[in-house]
Amino acid sequence: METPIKREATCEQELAAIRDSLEILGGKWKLRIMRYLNNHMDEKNTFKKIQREVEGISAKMLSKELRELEINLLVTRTVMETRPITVNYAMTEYGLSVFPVTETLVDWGLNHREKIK
Amino acid sequence: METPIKREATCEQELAAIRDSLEILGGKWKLRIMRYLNNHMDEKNTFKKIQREVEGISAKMLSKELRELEINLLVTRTVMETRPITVNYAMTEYGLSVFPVTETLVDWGLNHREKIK
DNA sequence: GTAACCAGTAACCATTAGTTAACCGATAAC
DNA sequence: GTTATCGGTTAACTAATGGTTACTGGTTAC
Repeated sequence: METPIKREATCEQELAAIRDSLEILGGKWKLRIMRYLNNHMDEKNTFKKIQREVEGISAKMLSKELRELEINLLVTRTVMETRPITVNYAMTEYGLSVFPVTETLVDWGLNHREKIK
Repeated sequence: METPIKREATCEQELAAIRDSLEILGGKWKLRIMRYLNNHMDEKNTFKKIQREVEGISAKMLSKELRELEINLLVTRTVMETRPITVNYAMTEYGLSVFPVTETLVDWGLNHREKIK
């Protein structure tokens, strides 16, 4: 995991950066999948296992989202020569850079739930 | 701005927290609007000014997103008795709690742009 | 032999998200 | 009197998201 470099940016550049981030990480599922993989890096994470634990996601969506994360080099896909064949998904080194994003969203969500209670 | 409290949570609770956050902050525009307001807290931020500076947003979307942010107590809407009438949008104290989220997304987006270059 | 598990894909449909353009009434500037 | 600005709304549309069901083909457990 690279150490984040503090940058100077104009408001315009900041808003463009948020747009860029959301293009890759936005939507209902990607950050949840990333968080799940982050929390289970020491295990094999098969398609079915991810689907069971990322609650509510359909096979179709999971398949699509994993493919997009793979294209953006955030996760790897490895076919395992087990019987029956399983497929292992894992975070890449680069995928780890998403951790602070999910972390702030977890914190905000937990805090918000407290607040509206 | 409340100081964030570190919490213990299971993976399941974390994923639910991300879902909650995205329900309120998700989509193409909300976090960009929040960031813009955060960067311009010392000014009056009228509808048209926000629309000019949050590049690409239509009046319809801005109107809808601001209404939803207002409902969730993240921004306030104040009609100003100027001629012509203007409307001022401002972050609430609670809205400030979103800052860490936009900050990590700005950092990630800037870093990502460097990386793919 | 039959049922279930694995990792998906394909087809179809419904809902949601977001865009574009026109328009509103009030006021002010030329 | 015409045009521009303010803060939006409305309608019509497309694109993206997401659900459901059925299906693949090989393997293993009953």
